[in-house]
Amino acid sequence: MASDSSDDDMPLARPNGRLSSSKISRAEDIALDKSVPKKGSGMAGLSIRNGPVENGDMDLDSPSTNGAKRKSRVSITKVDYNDGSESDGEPLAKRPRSKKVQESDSDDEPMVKARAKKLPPSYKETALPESSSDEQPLGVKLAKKKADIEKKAEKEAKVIRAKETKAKPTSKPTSKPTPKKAPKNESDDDLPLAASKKRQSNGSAVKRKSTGQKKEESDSDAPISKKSKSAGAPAKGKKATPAKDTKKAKSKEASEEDEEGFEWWNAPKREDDSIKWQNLEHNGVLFAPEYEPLPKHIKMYYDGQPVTLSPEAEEVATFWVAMMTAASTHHLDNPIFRKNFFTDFSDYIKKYGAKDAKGNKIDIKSLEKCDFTKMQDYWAAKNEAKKNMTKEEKAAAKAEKDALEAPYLYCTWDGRKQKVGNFRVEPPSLFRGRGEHPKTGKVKTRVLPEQITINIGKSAKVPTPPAGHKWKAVQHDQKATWLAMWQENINGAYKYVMLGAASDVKGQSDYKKFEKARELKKHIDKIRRDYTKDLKSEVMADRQRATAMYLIDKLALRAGNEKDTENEADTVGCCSLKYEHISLQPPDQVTFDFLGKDSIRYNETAHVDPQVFKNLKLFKKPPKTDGDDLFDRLNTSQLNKHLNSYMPGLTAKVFRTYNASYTMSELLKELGKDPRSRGTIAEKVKLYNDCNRKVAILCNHKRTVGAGHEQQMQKLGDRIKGLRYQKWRTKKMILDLEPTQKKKKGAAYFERDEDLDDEWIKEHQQFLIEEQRTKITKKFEKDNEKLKANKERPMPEKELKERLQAVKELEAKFKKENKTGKVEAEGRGPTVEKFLTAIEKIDDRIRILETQAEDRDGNKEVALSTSKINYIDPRLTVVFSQKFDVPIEKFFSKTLRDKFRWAIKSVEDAEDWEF
DNA sequence: CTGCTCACTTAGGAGAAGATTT
DNA sequence: AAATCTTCTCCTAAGTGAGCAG
Repeated sequence: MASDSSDDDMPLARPNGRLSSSKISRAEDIALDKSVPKKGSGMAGLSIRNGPVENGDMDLDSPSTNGAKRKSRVSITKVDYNDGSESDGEPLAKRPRSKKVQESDSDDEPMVKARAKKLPPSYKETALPESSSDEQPLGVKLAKKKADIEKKAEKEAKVIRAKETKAKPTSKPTSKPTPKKAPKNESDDDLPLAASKKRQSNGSAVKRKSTGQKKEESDSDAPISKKSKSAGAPAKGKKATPAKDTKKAKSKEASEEDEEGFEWWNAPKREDDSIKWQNLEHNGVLFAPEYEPLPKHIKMYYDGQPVTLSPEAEEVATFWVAMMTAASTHHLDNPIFRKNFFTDFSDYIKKYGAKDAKGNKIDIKSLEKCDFTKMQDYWAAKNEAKKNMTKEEKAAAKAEKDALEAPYLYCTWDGRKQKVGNFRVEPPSLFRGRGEHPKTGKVKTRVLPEQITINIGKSAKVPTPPAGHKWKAVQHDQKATWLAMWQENINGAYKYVMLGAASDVKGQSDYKKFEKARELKKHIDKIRRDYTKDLKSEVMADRQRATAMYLIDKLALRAGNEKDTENEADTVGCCSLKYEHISLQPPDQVTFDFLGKDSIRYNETAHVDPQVFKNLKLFKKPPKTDGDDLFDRLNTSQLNKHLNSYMPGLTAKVFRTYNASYTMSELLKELGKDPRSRGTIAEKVKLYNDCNRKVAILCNHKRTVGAGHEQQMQKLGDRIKGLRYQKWRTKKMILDLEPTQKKKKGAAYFERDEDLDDEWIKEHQQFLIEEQRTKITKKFEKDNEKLKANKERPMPEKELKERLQAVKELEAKFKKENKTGKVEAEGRGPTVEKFLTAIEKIDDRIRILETQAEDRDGNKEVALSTSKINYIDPRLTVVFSQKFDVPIEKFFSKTLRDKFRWAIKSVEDAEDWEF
């Protein structure tokens, strides 16, 4: 077709694989409209695969990754369709690691953890009333809500702009040539802090506080928030300024301990924030302890024979042993892990030696013949001993540890004491790459001072390296925030020692991140309008970009940089989606099924704009096939460059922050309408968490559901069922007292719940009987102990028998009940009223348990923490907490409160702060 | 551009610490 | 007091994106 004709001029984003033509002719476009082609092989319908891909082996090592090369894009022309993946549907969060697992059902548990399997009839069937929750197409469901939210966003954007124009004539030019670094800075201008830039000195006054409130000019350097609210009234300050000032003053000199000191968010912004510090002092890093060889008699056995490993090899063996002993041992079953480990282990043995009992060199040829159990026992015994230490010993150990790390805990950053994050050098171990990482299981070697670069103030004392060693380098880069750095041996990735999350620098950049996201509010409508238009562009690159933006915006996908497929797990983000990752179901549904960051599976079906649907079809047009890039003329830097033209500093990732925070903000607003928002603290917390959960789902933050989950649910379900049984019995007792109640209340009231069938009841009764029996027996024994302790004569067995009589009675009672279908009133002075209140109590308990169960199940594979920590503007939470009168501790743990100190302080009392 | 280096944020799981139940 | 479950902290892998040289 005509199309191919011009494949030229446009620069290609993707060097390999089958490409789309660079232009889309009108005719083609129209054709696409009508045709309902079923192009390429199995495109429609079900999502393809779940499985494997993976092509030959991946050996070949070569450096790569974080530090190293990224590239990739080799089109795998391998049509590896089959994989009888029945896949789908399952909640499965991650792809099982290898083909083998695929058939999962059988029982290869270790690797995949139970979760993958089909669940046994869950507690739901047995107990819970079933909460609306789970209909599948979550994406579909969320879509509508999102649409509303977006509409709102658009309106708001207009309002913001309107205000702004009024306030200041020439508002920011949207584009501007963007002189290299300029862009980035510029944006900050409204950031209080530090806003960057040099340039901006010019008068164009850049103020404009974010949420458009009336601004008093002073703003430009206004720090933040505080002012924003309190609008007119200077009232704001609660503990007000004076207090602050003193505090600040104090902090100046007493920089020592007042960690709470400096409130940078109230300080004037700095002009150049590329310089991160003027002076920086710290004590370097804490190295992992030396390896201590095992006692001579603890050995590995090979093929039944004891082996004396050289210390170097032995250390590597202990890495393995440590993992055998650990709680989760699944890595050890992973063939890639095993193979990589063994390759490295063999190398160590070759290099450093291993001898048999007679001192002869011995060849270790197979991991299967290596028997580490003796070492494992030793290790376990040691752990046990540690656990059994006395209180004093434990305290002493802790004191020693504390003393050891004390020097590294804090650094001094421009005179202020700041917490350091990871001052400990990563100890040697086996590399635990996630997903199908080709290098997982390799030995991550010990880091020597010679590999470490120190970054420190010029005038500061350089930490002394361990005796006999020296640092790789010492530098004084004021534009870097790290204190020490090295490269790891597996991938050449850079590792940095940086400040902790509670530090000022990290707080500042967190703050900036959210302000940037808020700034996007002002542009979002235009951006959306533009990409909607570009969905029809005849320039393929533009159309792809628009389509990608659509996905990033609506589905919160990550940008999707290229990766080095040889040396890293095969995962994708938006721009790196491949042909096989989406399937289209006319008229407008798209199913995504791919592994994202950390090999977490993204498997959602969404309704999309018809034009998007059409485009995706176009991007999958033959001859494209499995392994080819969906967006072959787009990459993240092009995308980001485009975004940057709307707003300095705008990148794909900002959308995730924006959408998460904005969504949270809208959801929380809606809560005001829920009556429960006036309920108990627990209820309010639950409501908040429900919102949080929606955001987490949007971002696809998952976690592995623990092995015990199903069981726990079962247990909870049983408890609930038991309560309902008790409730029914109580009702029956009412009848026992006043048969006339049957008419009054209606027969239905006294019906037994259907699921409480005879069989279950018998079982449950048996359980209750057992329970009582053990209770009584225990009590008896305990009483006897007591007597003995008091030197009194213990009660005879007979006493126990007598006491157990109650159990017999219970049994008899149940029997009778089962036979007659009646229940005798229990308790002293039973009255109908008493029973009624008892029933209410039971109902309450049931309700509590039910929400608990619901909650737990809803949470089973969703991780709330990631969004809370990284995506939801903490000020939203603070405001919510104030407005609804829930202590902030309910939402933020101690460390989170430290991390978000800036947020807590800057909007306190600001119930009207808005994202 | 491309390819590479480097810095910094985001992410889930392991393990420790607490809380609750037995 | 031990066992078990929950929550929090630590750990470090895996992303994003800037900037530079060719």
